[in-house]
Amino acid sequence: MFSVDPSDPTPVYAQLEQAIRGMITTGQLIPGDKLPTVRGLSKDLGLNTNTVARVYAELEQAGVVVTKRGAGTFVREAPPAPPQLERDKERELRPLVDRLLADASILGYTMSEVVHYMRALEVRHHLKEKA
Amino acid sequence: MFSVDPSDPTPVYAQLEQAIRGMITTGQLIPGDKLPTVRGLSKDLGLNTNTVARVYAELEQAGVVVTKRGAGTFVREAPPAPPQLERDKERELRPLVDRLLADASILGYTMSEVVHYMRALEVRHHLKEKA
Amino acid sequence: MFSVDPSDPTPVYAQLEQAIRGMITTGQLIPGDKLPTVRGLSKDLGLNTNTVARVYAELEQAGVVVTKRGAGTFVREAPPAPPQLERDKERELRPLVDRLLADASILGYTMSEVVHYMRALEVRHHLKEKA
Amino acid sequence: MFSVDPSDPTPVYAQLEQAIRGMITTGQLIPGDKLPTVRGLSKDLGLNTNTVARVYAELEQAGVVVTKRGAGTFVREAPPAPPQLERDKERELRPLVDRLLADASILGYTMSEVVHYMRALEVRHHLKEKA
DNA sequence: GTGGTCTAGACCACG
DNA sequence: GTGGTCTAGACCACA
Repeated sequence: MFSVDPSDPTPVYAQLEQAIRGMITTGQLIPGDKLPTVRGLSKDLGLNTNTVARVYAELEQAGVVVTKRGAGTFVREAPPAPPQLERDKERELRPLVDRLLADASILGYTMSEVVHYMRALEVRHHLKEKA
Repeated sequence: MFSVDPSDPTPVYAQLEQAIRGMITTGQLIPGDKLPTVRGLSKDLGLNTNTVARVYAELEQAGVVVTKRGAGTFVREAPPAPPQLERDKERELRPLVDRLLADASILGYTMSEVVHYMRALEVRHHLKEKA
Repeated sequence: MFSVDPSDPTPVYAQLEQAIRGMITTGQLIPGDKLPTVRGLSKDLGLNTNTVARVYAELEQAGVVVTKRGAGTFVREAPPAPPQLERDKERELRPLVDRLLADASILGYTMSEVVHYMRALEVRHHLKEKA
Repeated sequence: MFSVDPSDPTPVYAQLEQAIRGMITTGQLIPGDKLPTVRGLSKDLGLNTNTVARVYAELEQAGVVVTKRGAGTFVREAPPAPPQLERDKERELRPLVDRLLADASILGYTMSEVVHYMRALEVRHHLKEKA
């Protein structure tokens, strides 16, 4: 379900947190969905339970998920986005985009291919929302 | 010129490496261009010279740049892309894109905004190539 | 176990890397074997932990060893040798052999002595394999 | 004539010195032979003349070559080998052999192939001596 | 002045 | 306890 790359220099706890947030942002997980149990997920990913528990705790503190004792961990309703209208995209988005393009270029993808793929993803996302 | 965020759990050396690779794949750095000096860049970014030197060394070993002893570090000609014709984009690109969207969503950006920004970047890239 | 000579102009990290690779190709270290800990080896050799860690990191990136987080560093299965059938030994091996003979001659060894020693090493290697 | 690899971490001055000593040890340069001029060799190898001059100076000081003002630099008669009978080959030769085997293994050669090649070289060397 | 090597010593991620 | 990251600061190789 989620994937973690032990050879990535980013700490695995950060990778896992990003993976979960990513699945929420892209609609693969929606509010109310149940996350895997800490023990199950740590076994699947070959991680220590402490590591997974730490991620869930951080996500809970960030208000992304909620843990119901005895029931499990669930995706919360998305909080209203901060209403900042004017953003410095060049400063904020640029490093994130650079990272994507850098990683993709190592795999042999060009900038055009990546953007093309993302446009396709976006369309899929919109269709799903309307359904 | 480049930017790193010390509060990002990704190691700064990895951030810097990604930033440089990103500038190459987006055409802001082209083969033959000279990178900033190790000392100059480390001062600009508030990093230790060792950290920058490590990035340059890794990029050199990856064949992305070439360093001429006593002269500086330069962007190399791009190697021929790996010849895999059919790629499993869903498996290869998806996690990278998810990570981008996850990080962007924390900043309050939607999927549409990110894709829109990247399309603008791509257009800029093409214009530069034709110039 | 390993040895480095600080008066050798070859950087000590390179010497150590060569020593480890040498022990693998001569069969003194086999896949699955655990390397000494970074701290233990650096103490034994009188080096800084960073220097040893750098060597392990380079060997990892080269695919020679694998490090399991929190557990240690281990020799990997040898990757399949590159499939080049006809090699230009004269061009590829000659400089490496010349370097060995040059260094040995400074110590007063003749070509015959060196070759004789290597044949003995090879025999030891074969005996070990059969055992 | 000589070769130097700028991507080798060993300093080029040390590489060049080893290359020259190697050609003497293996009989490709014999006493009385004239070495290339400093300027010619530095141009051929793409090095600074200072670097080559440094090597010649070190070889001269070591008694390996002799410089005749206005005439050039020449290989000297080999000095009598130091008469140490009992040597700790394991300690002295081992690191040198490990380096060779390590470098050769990166190129895909096995221990046997290297030893076999060296035995062939040795035979060639003996034949040349008798001629 | 350019990049490269090394040390001492601190702090982090993971099991 | 394991390896990984980073800093401060010294010294070396090369043009």
